[in-house]
Amino acid sequence: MLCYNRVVNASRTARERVRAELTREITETARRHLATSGAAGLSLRAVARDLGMVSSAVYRYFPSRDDLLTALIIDGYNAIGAAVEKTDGACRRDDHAGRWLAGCRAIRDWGLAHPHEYALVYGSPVPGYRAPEQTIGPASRVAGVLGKIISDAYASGALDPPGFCPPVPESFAPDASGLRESVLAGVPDGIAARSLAVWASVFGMVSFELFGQFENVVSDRAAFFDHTVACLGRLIGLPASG
Amino acid sequence: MLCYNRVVNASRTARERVRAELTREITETARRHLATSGAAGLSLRAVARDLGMVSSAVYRYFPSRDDLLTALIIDGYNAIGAAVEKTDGACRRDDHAGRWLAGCRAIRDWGLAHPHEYALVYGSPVPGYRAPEQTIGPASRVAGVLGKIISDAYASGALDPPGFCPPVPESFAPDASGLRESVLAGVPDGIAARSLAVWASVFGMVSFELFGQFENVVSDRAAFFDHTVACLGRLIGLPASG
DNA sequence: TGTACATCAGTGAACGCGCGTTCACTGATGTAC
DNA sequence: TGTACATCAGTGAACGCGCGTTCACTGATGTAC
Repeated sequence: MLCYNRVVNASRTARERVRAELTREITETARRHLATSGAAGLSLRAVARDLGMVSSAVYRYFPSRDDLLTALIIDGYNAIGAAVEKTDGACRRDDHAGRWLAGCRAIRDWGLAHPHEYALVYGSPVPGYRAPEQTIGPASRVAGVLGKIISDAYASGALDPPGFCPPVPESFAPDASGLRESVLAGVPDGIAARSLAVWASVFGMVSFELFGQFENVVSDRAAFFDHTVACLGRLIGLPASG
Repeated sequence: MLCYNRVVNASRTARERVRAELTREITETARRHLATSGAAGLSLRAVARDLGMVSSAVYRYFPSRDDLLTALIIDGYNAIGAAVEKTDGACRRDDHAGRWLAGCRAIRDWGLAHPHEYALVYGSPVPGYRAPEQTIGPASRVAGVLGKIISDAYASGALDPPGFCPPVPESFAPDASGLRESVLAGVPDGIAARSLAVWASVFGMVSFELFGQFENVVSDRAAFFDHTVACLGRLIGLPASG
């Protein structure tokens, strides 16, 4: 009986393995197509052609073009999330400034290496496409890492924020509570607000670089990014890097 | 002879007025279409259909789809530039903090009012489209206003930047020179670097809001934006608003 | 182990649609004398 | 002011293309007894 079940499971996973492999090949090909056609122009038929399949065969794997897009978005969030997590994991836990710089660099590096996937997840939304709820989890991985760095620093008393910011608006209180429950455990409202601002700023920097706004304006973008990230870190109260 | 010329000019401008009017109607319709189809999906035929023209007639006004896109991009930059300029113009010249807040709000307000045009100019680039040089001038109008606010504040001695930022990387020196010649007259390297960072941060905030990253995270986005802009202003050394 | 049946992947044709761009053309409007 | 001519806007048909999705089908692979 046990042996019998094992046979059943083995063959089932054999079939499923082939299926998983082809699913992976489809998303991988679609990812490559993002570079030339963009998300809006992503074509099921073109992907199928590239794989030597007939277009209708793709429907065995993804019920529609939008589901393929969803898979790409989830993959994208997971990829950048994993990259940032891995980078942070390699840092000394108590070197908060170092973790902050490394984490932000990991965001930029991933963006530079995968500009079209970056645009897919952090760029303008695809018209007519509405991201389903499944994307929320993967989408918050990067914020999770940055938030952990900040809350770790706060918990260990290493945070020394400048006093020059105006008081946080009252309407932000519930948002701050939500953030404490998710990615910024134990952090006061003022730090939570600034963390959020700085989080948006870091992605603003990367987006401006990738989307061409720094053309003819900033030449050594890596050095400028590091400098900006250090300034933004000081704004939350992180110590100088070293 | 003079009279004759006047007749010629009058009739020429009559014809040209009709032409200008239809050109305007085409771009206006195309602008509306951005909302439903996005830049990548913008269709000359659909625009023509909406105007009751045959599709080939549009070619009398724009030699190709990409030229229509270029017109929309230039219009977009000019529209947001004019909005920010107008807002700044209504402020007391020496109220630098007030001008800063008002200018940033104008950016956000315009983005909220014209999300698809905002995405066209500040979002992910359209695949296969390369913006021509004509877009550079209009693109820098907003930066011009923000830069003027900062350089005015610096010139009047109203700038008191915090000392906690690391030294600016040497490689930034030529960029700072360039900025002084265009939008940040007379400002030292350190302020120029921070201005650029803050400029990207402000757009990062607006983009995150418009592109959905603040969904379920920030509820009162206007108040949060004001607070962030104030913090960023302090980072360049602008006084507290009042 | 062998056999009848069920599941599933992939095929190929079709539906109905939209796209950018070209081209020879018709009329209307403007120009030159 | 009138007339011959040139310019220009708009037409309608066509070219050649690609798209998402459906559907009845063929074979191969896996399942149950």
